[in-house]
Amino acid sequence: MPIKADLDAIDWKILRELQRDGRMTNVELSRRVGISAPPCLRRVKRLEETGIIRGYRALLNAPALGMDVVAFCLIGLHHQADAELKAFAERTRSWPIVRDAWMVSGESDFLLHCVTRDLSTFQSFVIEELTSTPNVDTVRTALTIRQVKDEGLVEISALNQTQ
Amino acid sequence: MPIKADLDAIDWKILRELQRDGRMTNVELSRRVGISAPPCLRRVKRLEETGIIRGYRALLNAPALGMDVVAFCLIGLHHQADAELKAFAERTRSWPIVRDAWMVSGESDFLLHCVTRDLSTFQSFVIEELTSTPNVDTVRTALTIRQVKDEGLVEISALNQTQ
DNA sequence: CGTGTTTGCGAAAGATTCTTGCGCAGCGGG
DNA sequence: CCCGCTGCGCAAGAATCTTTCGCAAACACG
Repeated sequence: MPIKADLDAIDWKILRELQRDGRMTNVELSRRVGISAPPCLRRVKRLEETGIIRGYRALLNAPALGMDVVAFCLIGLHHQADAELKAFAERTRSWPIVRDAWMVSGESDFLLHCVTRDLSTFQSFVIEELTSTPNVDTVRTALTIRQVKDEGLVEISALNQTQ
Repeated sequence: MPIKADLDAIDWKILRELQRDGRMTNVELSRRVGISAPPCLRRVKRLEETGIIRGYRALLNAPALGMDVVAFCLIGLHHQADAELKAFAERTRSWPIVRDAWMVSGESDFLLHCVTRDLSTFQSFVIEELTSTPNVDTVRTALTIRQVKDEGLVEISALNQTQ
């Protein structure tokens, strides 16, 4: 899976542009990276097929859609055997409130990124779902005030583009 | 900003589809939501112009691009006056390692989502940048083992689509 | 009830983009 | 030197995008 594909400067430019605007037309993309459309499309498809581009996603405005609460939950389990970790991971997938989740090492075992309509919905989730889930030991929550940075997942620097 | 736009069932379907595949053609999208292409395109543009769709982004495979470490940092500051919060928020934007960041309430003041090439790069960042930043009190880190869930930001349920 | 307004759908057509096939140039190995 | 490999770009047909326009349904109002 972690295939360190060898990408040239043009590939890095493509990734940077598509990370900023994933719906750009191939013609526009080809102009920005400095090649013609057909080889540009071939490169994009290759990046998609090799899994370097995992997909494309529209970014939505949660408050405008009536989702006013974004919060993170740090979960500590009583037992961290493989079966228990998998069981909790599976459970996170069944909670629509949890938008993405990570298994982590450190003081906690899981980090949950939650989005809900309002505070009482979130509180109900924590009390009635999270803390009452078997094997859950500690639940620490952090309500977000606002997002202060939002770049794509991967940094694409001038260094990458020229090496 | 939090304009609770009134969306009908078709709008919700559009949001769901574009959150799953933001690069879908308008013709394909119109087929999936059950209307013809022109009104579908008008709806998408309206969603973009009203800010409900904030943009589109390619999702990249970080390990395949040589970024093997994903971690979260919980930052506590000594002083939480408005000026200090803004100063730290601004500083997070200058760190390329920090991909997105949230101001939070709870035990910590900021949550940082970090992606680096390797562990030593991350450790250097924590020691040489984070802990040595003025006004930083506590730094707790959580190294991710793996992502166990990755949906879009907003839940789009059957309930939304029919109301 | 009738009329005017508003709203949104869908057909049609031209412009743009996508996609494929093919020829050509640069490069490294035999 | 020649050959195979790789990747670019031109060209052409297919698909899509985008605008324009007519139409029908919903609604307000007299």
